[in-house]
Amino acid sequence: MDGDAQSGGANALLRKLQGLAPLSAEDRDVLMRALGPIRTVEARSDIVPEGPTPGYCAILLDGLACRYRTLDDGRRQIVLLQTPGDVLDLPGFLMRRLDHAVGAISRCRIATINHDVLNDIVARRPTILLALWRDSLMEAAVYRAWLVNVGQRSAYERVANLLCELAVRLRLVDRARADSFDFPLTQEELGDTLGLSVVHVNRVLQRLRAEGLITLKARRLTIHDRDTLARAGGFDPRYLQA
Amino acid sequence: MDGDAQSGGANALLRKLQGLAPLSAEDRDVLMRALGPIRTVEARSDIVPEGPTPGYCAILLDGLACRYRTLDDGRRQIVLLQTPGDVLDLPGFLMRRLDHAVGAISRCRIATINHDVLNDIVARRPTILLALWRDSLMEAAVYRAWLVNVGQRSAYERVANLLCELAVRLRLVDRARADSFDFPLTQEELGDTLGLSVVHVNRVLQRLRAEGLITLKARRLTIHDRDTLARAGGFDPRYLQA
DNA sequence: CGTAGTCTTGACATATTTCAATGTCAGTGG
DNA sequence: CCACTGACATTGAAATATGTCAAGACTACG
Repeated sequence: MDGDAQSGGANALLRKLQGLAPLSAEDRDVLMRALGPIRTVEARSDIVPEGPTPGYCAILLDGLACRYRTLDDGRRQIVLLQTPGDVLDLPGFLMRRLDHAVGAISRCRIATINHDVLNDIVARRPTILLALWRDSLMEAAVYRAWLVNVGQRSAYERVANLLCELAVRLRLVDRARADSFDFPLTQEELGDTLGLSVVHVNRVLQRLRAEGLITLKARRLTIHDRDTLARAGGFDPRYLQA
Repeated sequence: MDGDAQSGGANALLRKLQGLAPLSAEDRDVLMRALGPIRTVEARSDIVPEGPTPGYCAILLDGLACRYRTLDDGRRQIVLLQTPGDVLDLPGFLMRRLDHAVGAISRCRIATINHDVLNDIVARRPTILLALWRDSLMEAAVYRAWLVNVGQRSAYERVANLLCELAVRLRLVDRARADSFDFPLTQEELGDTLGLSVVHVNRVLQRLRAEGLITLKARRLTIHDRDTLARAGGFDPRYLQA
């Protein structure tokens, strides 16, 4: 425990849900009061394990997290990156078990909300329910975009595309200046999200740097030419809009 | 128009939703009466176009359909296969625009339900809403599984995995005998769903045949050794269970 | 100052794609 | 009834993107 939900990050949740359905003042109030104590999770550790679900949901207030699945032989696929405001295990609220784990990429601040509290909210506050349902559908849209990325695009395109998506999503929750943001992902993690080897990710990044499209240094990414990068990755941000 | 919702296929919808939440007799009744007239769509034509959403949802009663996205240069990714009982454009009900199109793989029977009717149902029948929300989450689970498949597995594993998934999903809606079912997918379409070239899909299928794992002839697939195929594809069906 | 994690580089191996030709089969129209 | 057509499947050879292996360099941190 190291803070309470009123501080900074919780607004990311409100902001996000508000973009998905018109929350009333009371809706917002109910949500804020439902949030439990906040904990901090270190980078590279698990936030939610795979398997049977615990009795609460975790909400990311600050930091970068990911959903991932590991195969028996050690191969790993990161299937989604999560930004502040995301509910990390909404599936766990409605389904019996989770088919993947959620891990912290950077140090993360996490709030929780008990399932029974959430149940209550969802029963009484249709607008909040609508926002959460829509959120599930937005997440699905990101999965589809990633499937297109990994299934059809070259390594170079994939990396470019992912960087564009991250930039947009982080801007949406105020975690990015115009074209520069913290980038805690290891090249290995990038490979795991794009279905590429570390070595190849490295070479692609070099190329993007050589072309003057990006700077990536000391865990901070700057995009120098947004349009060119978007074209390079065939990135079309419309799927990120409600 | 060529039938009414009472005939065969509509039960696939009920069966499916019933597996996701305990529908009452009245729930089921409300649903059945909400379904509009049925139309048939020819194989290889679009059921729902990409872009702004129409005022209704399409429900697949019979046949095989897919969500797909086409890139400017013609590359195409099929991001989901849909089986009878699936709502083909639930996202269209809650979101302004669709980021992908829905097409028919085989000839399909489609029922529709108007958005305002659905709105009404969802407002009055919390169990139905729950089932639909869960359905969205199940769909997301399939996306994740596919992402793992395309991102981490070899061509051979991918094909094996997909065949296993299809078998399970078709059995769930009674469209497959124990290990044999109609398989209307072209090798090109298989490639588009797995991120592989037609030629390579062909070679992998040959291999699966040579190994005695499957027979695929005249648009019908038979799986001879379920366990071995599942092992070959690293297939774990748990993500398909509610 | 050493250590561990990460990044970078080069050489080499290989899975998969591309290209292009051929084969098969069902349907169609003369 | 047969020839023709178009969609789909199959095959081989060559090209290439990406992976693997292995070593060295950087950086952060204790």
